[in-house]
Amino acid sequence: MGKYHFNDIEQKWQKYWAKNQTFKATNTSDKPKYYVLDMFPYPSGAGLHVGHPLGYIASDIYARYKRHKGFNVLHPQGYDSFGLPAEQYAIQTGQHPAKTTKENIARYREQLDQIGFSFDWSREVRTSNPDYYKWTQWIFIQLFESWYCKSHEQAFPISELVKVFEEEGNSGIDAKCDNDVAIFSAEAWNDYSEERKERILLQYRLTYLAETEVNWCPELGTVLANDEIINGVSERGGHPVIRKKMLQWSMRISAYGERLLQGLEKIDWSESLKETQRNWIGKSVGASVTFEVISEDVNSRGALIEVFTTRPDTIYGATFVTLAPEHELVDKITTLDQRFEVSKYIEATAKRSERDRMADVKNISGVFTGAFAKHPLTKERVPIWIGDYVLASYGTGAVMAVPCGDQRDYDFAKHFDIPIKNIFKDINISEQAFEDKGETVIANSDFISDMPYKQAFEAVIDELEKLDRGERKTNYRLRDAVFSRQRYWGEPFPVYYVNGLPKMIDASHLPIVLPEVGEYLPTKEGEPPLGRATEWAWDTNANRVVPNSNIDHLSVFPLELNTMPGWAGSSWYFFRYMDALNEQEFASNEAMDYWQNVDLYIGGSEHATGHLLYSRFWVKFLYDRGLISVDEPFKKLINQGMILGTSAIVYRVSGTNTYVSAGLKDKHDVEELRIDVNLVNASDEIDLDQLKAWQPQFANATFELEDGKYIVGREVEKMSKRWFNVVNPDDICEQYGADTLRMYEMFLGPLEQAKPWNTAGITGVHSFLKKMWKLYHSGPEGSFNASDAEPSAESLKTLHKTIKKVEEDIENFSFNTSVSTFMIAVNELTAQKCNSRAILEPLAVLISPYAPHIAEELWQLLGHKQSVSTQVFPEFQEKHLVESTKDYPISFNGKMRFILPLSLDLTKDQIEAAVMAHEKTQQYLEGRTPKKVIVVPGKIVNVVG
RNA sequence: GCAGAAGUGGUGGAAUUGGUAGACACGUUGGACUUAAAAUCCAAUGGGCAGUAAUGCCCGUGCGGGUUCAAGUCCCGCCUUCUGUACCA
Repeated sequence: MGKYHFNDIEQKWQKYWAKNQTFKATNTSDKPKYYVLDMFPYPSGAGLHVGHPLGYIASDIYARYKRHKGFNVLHPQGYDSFGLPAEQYAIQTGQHPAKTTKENIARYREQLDQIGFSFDWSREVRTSNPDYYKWTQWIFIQLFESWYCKSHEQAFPISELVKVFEEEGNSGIDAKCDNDVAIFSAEAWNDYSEERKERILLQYRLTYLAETEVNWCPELGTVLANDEIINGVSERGGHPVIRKKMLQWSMRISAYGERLLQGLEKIDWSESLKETQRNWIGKSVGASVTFEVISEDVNSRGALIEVFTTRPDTIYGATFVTLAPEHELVDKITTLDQRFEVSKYIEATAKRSERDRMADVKNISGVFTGAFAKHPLTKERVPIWIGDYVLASYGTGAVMAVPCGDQRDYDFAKHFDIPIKNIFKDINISEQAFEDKGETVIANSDFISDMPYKQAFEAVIDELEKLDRGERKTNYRLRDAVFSRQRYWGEPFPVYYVNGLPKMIDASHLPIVLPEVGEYLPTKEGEPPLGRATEWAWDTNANRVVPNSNIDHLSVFPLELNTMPGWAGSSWYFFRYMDALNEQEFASNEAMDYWQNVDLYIGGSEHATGHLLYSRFWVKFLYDRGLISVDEPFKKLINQGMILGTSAIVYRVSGTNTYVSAGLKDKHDVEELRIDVNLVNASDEIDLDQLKAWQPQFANATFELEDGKYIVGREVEKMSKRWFNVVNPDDICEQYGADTLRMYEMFLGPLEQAKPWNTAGITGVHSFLKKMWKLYHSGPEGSFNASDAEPSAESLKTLHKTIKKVEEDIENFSFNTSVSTFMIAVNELTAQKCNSRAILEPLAVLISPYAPHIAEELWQLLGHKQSVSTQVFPEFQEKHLVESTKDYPISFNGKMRFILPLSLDLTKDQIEAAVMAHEKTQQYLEGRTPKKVIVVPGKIVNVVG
C-alpha cells in the first residue's frame, strides 16, 4: 500500500466495469438522453497507434461527464470491417478476409479495453456481419423502390410513380431522373411491355443501373469514387486511374444537392468542414442557353447545343462554342474536311488519363469541328470548337465561350486566333479577360448595353425565355455516386438479373450472404471476384441461393457480381447502435424516437466529402420515407486533429554502406532512410546494437559518429507503418498507465489541432497522478488518510474554482487546459494539507472522466461501494462557487469598466491619464454598481464588470 | 486561383466580454536527500539595462499602420505556414 500501482488498479477496474456492465445504456429512462459517437475504426492489421485514441479519449471524457451531469448516455463502439486492406491481404496469403478481420478486431478490442473507455459493448456493430449487412441490403432495396419528386423536394415510393404513369403519363412529373427520359402518355405507358416499363422506371429510381464513365484502376482491378482519387492516382497505393465506361449501380445523391446544402445551416459543425461540403456540392446559379447548329449537312442541321453559364450577362461577348471531346454531338456535327483532325484529337485526349490532363492545364489544346452555331440573340454565326478544358462531367459538357469575360476562353481564343469581342465599358482586355462581375456596366450588347451586371443577367434570361432559347438554371457540381465495386470483401447486392434487368430479392429473404470463392481476384474474363463463386444464383421458387449450374433463366437467375462500397455500411450504423440486436427492423421506432440523432460526433476531417456527406444523404432519404424521424445524423461534430509521427532519419553516404550522424550529413552526398523510431531515445540518439539487429543492411554497416553518438534527423509526418514512426499505446499504458496516456493525449494541445507525438512531457502528467495519489495518502508511510473534518475556506475555494473551470473546459472541448487546472488544484490542496472528505470526494468525481481508474480506486478507498462512474455529481449541475469576491470590497453588475488612480506613488502622467480615463467612462457608470475589482499593486485600480 | 484555420519564450501550449502576457508542463541551471544512481522535493528560468540587495526601468505575442486610458485579443494593409479544393463555365 501507499504507492500508486497503476497497472494493478487499471486492470482491476477494467474487469469491474466489464463484469458489472457499468456503461450499458438503457433505451428507456427518466433522464434526458445524450448520444456520443466516435467514427468507428477500420480494424487494420497494424493495430491502434497513439493517434487513434485521441478522439476516443475526448468523446469518452464527454460521455463520462454527461453521465455525471445526470444524462442517460449512449456511447457505443463498433467496426467498419469491410474494406480493401483485408481483401488485399487475402489475395496475397489466401486467408479468408473474415478471418483476418476477426483477428484484427480482437486485437483492437484488447487495445481499446486497455485505455479504459466507457463504451457500451453490448451494442457493438460490425459492418461485415450478415446480421448487420442484412439491413444495409434492406436500405438499398428501399432506395431502389423510391424516386425523387423535385416539386415536393422529397422521395416517394416508386409504386406511386407507377400510378401516375398509368393515369397521366410522365409529362406532369418533375422528378430527379436520367436526362434522356422520353415523354409518354398514360395510354402509351399502359401499352408498354413489362420490360420496357422496368427500363423506364430504372431511370427514376434513387439507385439505378447505368452505363457510367467511371474511374477504373487497373492495378487494383476496381472502380474508385472521386474522393478515393488524389491528384489523379488512387488514394490507396497511388496507382494510375483511367476513365472507362461500365454498367454500374449509382446513387442519385444529386437529387439531394439543395437539401444537403440547406441542412448545413442547422447543424453545429466547424465552418471549414461546412465550407468543404458546400464546395463539393458546388451550387451555381445561372442559365442554360441553347445554340442551334447551322450547316449544310442535313444530319446536323438544327441540332441543339445546350450550354450552362453563370454569366448570361456576357452573352453578347460569346464568339464561339466549345464542346468537351466526349460530347455526344461531336460526331454528328463535325464536317467532312475536319473529320480527320477531330478524330485524331479525341483519340489523343482519351488516351490521356485524368491525371495527365490535370498535370498540364497550362497547355491549350483543341480542334475546330468545321460546324457553326447560331448565336441565340445576335443570330450571328459562331464557330464550334472542341477543347479538353471543357469537362464532359460538369454542366452540359459544352460552354458558350466569352473570351472577354473568362480567362480560359480568352487563352483559347488567343491561341487559335478566334475573335475577341469586348462587351465591358471602359475595360481594357488586351492583356487578359475581365472576370469581376458587378465592377462595370455592359457595353456593345444591344438592349442590355449600359446595364449593370445584375440587371443584364435578368434581362438576358427573360429574353432567352421569350425566344425559347434558354432558361434560369441552377447547376450542382455534386454528381451521382457510383455504388458498385469489383471487390470481394463488401456487402453483396440483393439483386439478380432476368434478361439483363435487375430484380430485387424480397426483403424477407435477407441477408444474402457473401459466397465463398477460391481466390479473391477478378476472373480471367474481367468479372469481379464473385464471378468465381460456384454457388451464386437465385432460385425464385425456393427463394434461396443455389449453385450457378442450376441457372436456367426460367426460375433460377444469376446474382449480381459486384459488391457495395465501403461507405454503404457506414452511412447508417449510428442508428443500429440504438437497437443493435433487433432482428425484425434495422432499429425499432421506440429506440430511434428515444435516441433521435447523434448529439456529439467526433472523428477525422478526412471524411468531409465521403462518409459525412453520404450519411447525410441516406438519413434524408430514410426521413423522406418515414423510416426515421430526424433528417440530419450528427448535430454537433468535432474533428480531432491528427497525431503525427516524428520519423527518425539516418543518412547513408551514396553508394556506400556508411551512415553519418545528422551533424555530418552536409559534408557528404547522402540518401535519407527512415528507421524505427523505437530505436531512438529522447535525445535523438540511436542504440546502434538494436539498429544492427533490426535490419540486416545495418549489421555490417559503418557509422560515423558525433561525440561518440549517432544522432538521427527528424521529420514530422503522418504516422504510418512505412515510415517506421508508429508508436503504440500499449507500451505507454504499460510504462505509465492508461490514465496517464489519457491525460497526456489531452494535454498535448487543442483537440482539433494536428500535433506531433512526443513523449517528452509525459512524465509531468504521470507525476501529477502520483501527487494526486499522495494527496489521498497523507497518512503515516503513505497510508490512506481522509478525515471528516470541516474543510478550510481556502480548500473549498480551490475545489470550487476547479469545478467551475473544469466544467467550462469540458463544455468548450478544451480538455488540455483542464489538465493544468487539476495540477494546480492538487498542488494547492497538498500545500494546504487538506485531507477533508468534503474536498477529496468531489475531486475524485471531478477527475474521473479524465483518469477513471485512479478515480475509481480513490472513490472505493473513500468507502463507497458504487462505481464513481455512475455517480451523478450535483456540483456539476449547479455552479456552486464559494464567495471568491470577498477579497474585493465593491460589487458591480454592469458591463462597464473604469480606471482610477490608486496609490500616491504614481507619476504625474499616470495620474493624468487615469483621471482622464475615469472622467470619460464615469458617465457610462451612472446607476451601475461595480462587480469586481482587480488591483494592480502600486499602479491602477481596474474595475471590471 | 478559391475557401478555411493559424502565427505568443529553448519546446508543447495558457490568457473570460479588450484589463498584471507567458498559466500549466517539458527542457535547462542551481540546491536538498543518497556512498552513488534512480526516484522525490525546493528554487530560478522571455530579452535587456541599473543595483550588493530588496527592487526599479525599458523592450517584447509574424510585419506595418490605426482605434482605445488600455490591444495577443478590435479595424485596415501586408508576409508566412498548414488544411481542403480546383480547367466547375
